[in-house]
Amino acid sequence: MSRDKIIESGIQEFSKKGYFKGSMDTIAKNSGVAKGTLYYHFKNKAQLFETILTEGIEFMIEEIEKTLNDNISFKEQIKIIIEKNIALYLEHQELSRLFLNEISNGLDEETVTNIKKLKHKYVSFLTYQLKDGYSYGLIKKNHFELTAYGILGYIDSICSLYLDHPDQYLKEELIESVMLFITNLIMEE
Amino acid sequence: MSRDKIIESGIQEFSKKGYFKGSMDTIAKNSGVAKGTLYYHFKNKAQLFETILTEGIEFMIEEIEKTLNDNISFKEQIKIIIEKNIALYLEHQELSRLFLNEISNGLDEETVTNIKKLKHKYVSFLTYQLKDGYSYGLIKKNHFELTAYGILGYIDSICSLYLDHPDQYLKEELIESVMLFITNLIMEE
Amino acid sequence: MSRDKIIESGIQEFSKKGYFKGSMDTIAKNSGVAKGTLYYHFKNKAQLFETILTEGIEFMIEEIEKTLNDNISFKEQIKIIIEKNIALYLEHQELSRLFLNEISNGLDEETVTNIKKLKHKYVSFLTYQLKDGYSYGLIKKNHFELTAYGILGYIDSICSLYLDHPDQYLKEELIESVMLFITNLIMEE
Amino acid sequence: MSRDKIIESGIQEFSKKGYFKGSMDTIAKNSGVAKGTLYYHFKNKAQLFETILTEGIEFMIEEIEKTLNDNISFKEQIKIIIEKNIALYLEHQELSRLFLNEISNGLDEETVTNIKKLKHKYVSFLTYQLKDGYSYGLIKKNHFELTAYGILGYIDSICSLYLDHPDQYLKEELIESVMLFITNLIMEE
DNA sequence: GATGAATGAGAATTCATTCAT
DNA sequence: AATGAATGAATTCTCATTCAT
Repeated sequence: MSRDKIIESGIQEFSKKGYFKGSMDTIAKNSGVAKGTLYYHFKNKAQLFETILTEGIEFMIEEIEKTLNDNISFKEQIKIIIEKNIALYLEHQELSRLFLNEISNGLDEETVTNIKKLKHKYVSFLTYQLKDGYSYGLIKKNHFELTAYGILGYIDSICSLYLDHPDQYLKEELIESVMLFITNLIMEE
Repeated sequence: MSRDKIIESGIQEFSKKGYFKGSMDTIAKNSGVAKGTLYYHFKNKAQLFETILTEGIEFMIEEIEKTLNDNISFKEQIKIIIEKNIALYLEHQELSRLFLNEISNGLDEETVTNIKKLKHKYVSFLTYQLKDGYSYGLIKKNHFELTAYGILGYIDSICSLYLDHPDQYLKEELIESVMLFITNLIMEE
Repeated sequence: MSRDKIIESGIQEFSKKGYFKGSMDTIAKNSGVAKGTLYYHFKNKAQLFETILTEGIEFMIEEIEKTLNDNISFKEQIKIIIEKNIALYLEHQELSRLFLNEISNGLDEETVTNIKKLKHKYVSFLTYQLKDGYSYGLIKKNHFELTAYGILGYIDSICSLYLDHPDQYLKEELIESVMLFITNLIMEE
Repeated sequence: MSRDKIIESGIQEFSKKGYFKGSMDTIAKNSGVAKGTLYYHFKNKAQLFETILTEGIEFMIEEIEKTLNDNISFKEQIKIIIEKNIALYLEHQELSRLFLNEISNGLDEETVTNIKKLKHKYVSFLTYQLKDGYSYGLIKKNHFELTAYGILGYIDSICSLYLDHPDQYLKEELIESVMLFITNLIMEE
């Protein structure tokens, strides 16, 4: 269907060129539909972008939810979440970069607000895990939300480095690097 | 002098609107010079942007170097660096956002390469501190460069959050949050 | 149709002002379309120019082909070609000037190459006639291609003079002038 | 001296890029003087261009006058003039192309008029030779001025071809080609 | 004689968006 | 649902020219 093909091309285009440099023309061309069709399905560029982000993030959240498992230790749980996060970032670099980098600049208020809400929704998932761990006495007290945002920033930053120099690091080292930090939070039992 | 006024307006404009949405016209207008003057001093938009980043980062590196002090413990040293980093980020948000967010998308190769080099220069400063700490047996072995990039990503992320909701957090909490993370690296003596 | 109106205005503009001084703005204005429409139909200025030249030359070649007639003597044949050439030059001065004057300077390689190919195509038509005449023993041996280019240069030059001082010469004198030269090539039978 | 260096660079620049694409900036740079200096010596771009042409043509006319020699036959005389013309064209291609190609388009009236006068002055030299030859009964009656312009057009055209494909022709062939044409004018004695 | 920082009008080009079909 | 020709405001960049020193 047209709509799906547009979204597919949109992901490719926006992640390769960014929101501003990404062109509706190219998206139309690559999805094999006429330019007008883009505007049949989406009000404008910003809305197409938002749609891509929204659907993408929802997909990511679902993906992470699948990894959750009550029968393993908190430390394992966190590790699996980190792993999945990194895996998703590396697999869907484009989407992740779009999502994690503040694109607040230059976009209209409404779009920015919506994107921030999305980000919050995604982070709150991790925040919730941390709070949960604390409530069960599994981790030290900390500023949960701050920590969650920070961890995502950490992951973003090292994955980005990895993608620039894929031969200098191993994926395992990325996970290790994050875990080395987080374990400090884990209560010794 | 014209050049300085242009750089000043450039920082304002690029940090408010981002590289792509930032307009040379507006920069000219706000610096009170004619459009042509921009191109007298800078080859093109990308070069003006690069200049702003370069001079900004060099200023930041100098600022951080000033805080170094041999007579204090490693932990104190790291804390001061973190503090200074956060302070610089918050004071020069515009510049920091420009610098830390990957703008790789859509910029020409050369500019991207130069910006990456700048980032590396900045990060390598922290990398060096970590290596040094390790060589003196003060911190655990870790992937120094990865860690350095990660910490900056962490700082970037939480400062960004703070700036969006300045009333929900205290600056001290930002520092604490990073330190809580890092202390795990510090060897217990 | 837009495309045709643009080409029409393009011919006017480029022949009045030349390629570099000719302005896309003016072409748009005179063809009654919006500026963007120019770029909808043509990639850029060079391509519009090339199109005008290509279509123009093709028209000219067709026109000359129409004049060919197997049932007349070689000398008559050549004369008719010369006449037609001069007539076309004078009728479509604009196009001819554009085409014959080397505009090699300052245009990008690709465009220059294409224009040279066009010129070659046009000249090769005359070259072919000369070779044919020689193979039938009708004209003296000569460097056919050189001669063909030369004759066109001759025609270009005298037509140009005529257009500057239309009252000082008669069209017949132009034809005579060229023929006086060419008859030397014709074998006396 | 500044003035001379400017003219030298001007010739290079204008012949490489043409009048419109040739830039005052580049001329200044290559002559090692400041931009303002150009305007100290020449009123504007057009006047610098005109000066270059004027001085260049005067040089060429002088060069050709040197070759004249009363003691040789008319045919030899013409041949020497042709040779010298071709030699000058090939040696000073840049200047010749500038001079021979109508650049009437886009230049202001005054400049165009002056360039046409220059061209006339140059051609009239050849016109005079033809008239002289006729008055001595050495050549057939013809439209002397038209012929003179035509011959120059012929030379221009074949030299241009030669310069594009220097390996396909010999300089001697160029001369031959013109002479084959002209000999028809020469009276058999 | 010479400089070079500054100018500003004008150029080509881009691109999200519209709308009649 | 879909098209694609057409738009026009906005953008970057060029360059001959000026003028205070």
